[in-house]
Amino acid sequence: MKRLLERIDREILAAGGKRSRSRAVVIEGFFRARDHVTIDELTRSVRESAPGIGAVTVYRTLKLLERLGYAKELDFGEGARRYESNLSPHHDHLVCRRCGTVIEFEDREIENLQVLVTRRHGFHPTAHRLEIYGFCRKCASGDSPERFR
Amino acid sequence: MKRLLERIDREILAAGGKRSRSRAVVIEGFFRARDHVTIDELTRSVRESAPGIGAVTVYRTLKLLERLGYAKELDFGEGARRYESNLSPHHDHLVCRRCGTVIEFEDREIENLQVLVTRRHGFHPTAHRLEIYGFCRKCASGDSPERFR
DNA sequence: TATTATTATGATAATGAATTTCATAATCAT
DNA sequence: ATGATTATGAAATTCATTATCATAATAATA
Ligand SMILES: [Zn+2]
Ligand SMILES: [Zn+2]
Ligand SMILES: [Zn+2]
Ligand SMILES: [Zn+2]
Repeated sequence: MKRLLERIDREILAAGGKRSRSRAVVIEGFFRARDHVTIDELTRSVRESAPGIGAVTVYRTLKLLERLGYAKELDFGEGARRYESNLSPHHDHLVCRRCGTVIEFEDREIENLQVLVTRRHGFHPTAHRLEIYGFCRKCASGDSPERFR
Repeated sequence: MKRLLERIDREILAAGGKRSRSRAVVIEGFFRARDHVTIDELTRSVRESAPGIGAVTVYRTLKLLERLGYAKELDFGEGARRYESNLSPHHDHLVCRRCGTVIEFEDREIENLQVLVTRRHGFHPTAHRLEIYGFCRKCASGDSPERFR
């Protein structure tokens, strides 16, 4: 974690940016948070230890992390975007519509078939999003959900 | 088309709704329009023949069509949603980031693999979205785009 | 260290899509 | 026709996100 933060710091400096306490707090908070957080969730969490931090700084910092390749923007159709760290390899998502649980999966076969599809249409892919919505095991079985989103 | 409009009319009546001229114009305009339209695009198009129609009515009518199963809401991450008629079988989308062209495709193999993935996680799928973003043949080859979005 | 230039912050305002409100109009059943 | 109900459209509201801007923090320079 320390190494990561230092590396990001160096990249920001190299790009003409300056160090800032607020930003450091947000970045550390982001990597500590559970993945797939909204700006609002992250802002609240970060404010517990640093109450002065404005939501705008959280917005800006996540955009910055995205530009640097450390964060990915997600949209599960909830109105607000979510962000996840971009350190682990590519994956897609199963999203529970009841409790909000997000399960990550990776399927090489699906990825390969996507490439074939684009090839058939002379299309040059740069990114894709695959989300499967429904109910997780718990919610489908009738157990009460742990939380709502 | 006439048959379709009458069928929808009957379903609206059966559900306790009433006929309305504005709504009929919007519905017909929607099915005539090229697919994947935004509310704004559809509103403009519909207003050419019926200038008085409010954008709110277009919003409401598309939500209604969606509830009745005749329209699908799409989101290509452009800020505004798009809608397509839900008469043709399920398909997914290739979206050109340069000219906005949308290519529809259907791949049974990918669909099957998705089911297997959810099964592995005890997840009960109800819907999914798969979009591949990139550049269409024309845009990738350097030809000038036909239109921007 | 003092000075200067540049970048970052955070409160507030602005934006824009989507929804809600509400008075009026249209439609349907009696 | 009458009354009840639903639909309309203008305007207001909501909400996430972005822009503005005066101030603060940081880094480079003297
Ligand atoms: Zn669940
Ligand atoms: Zn993820
Ligand atoms: Zn194109
Ligand atoms: Zn389509």
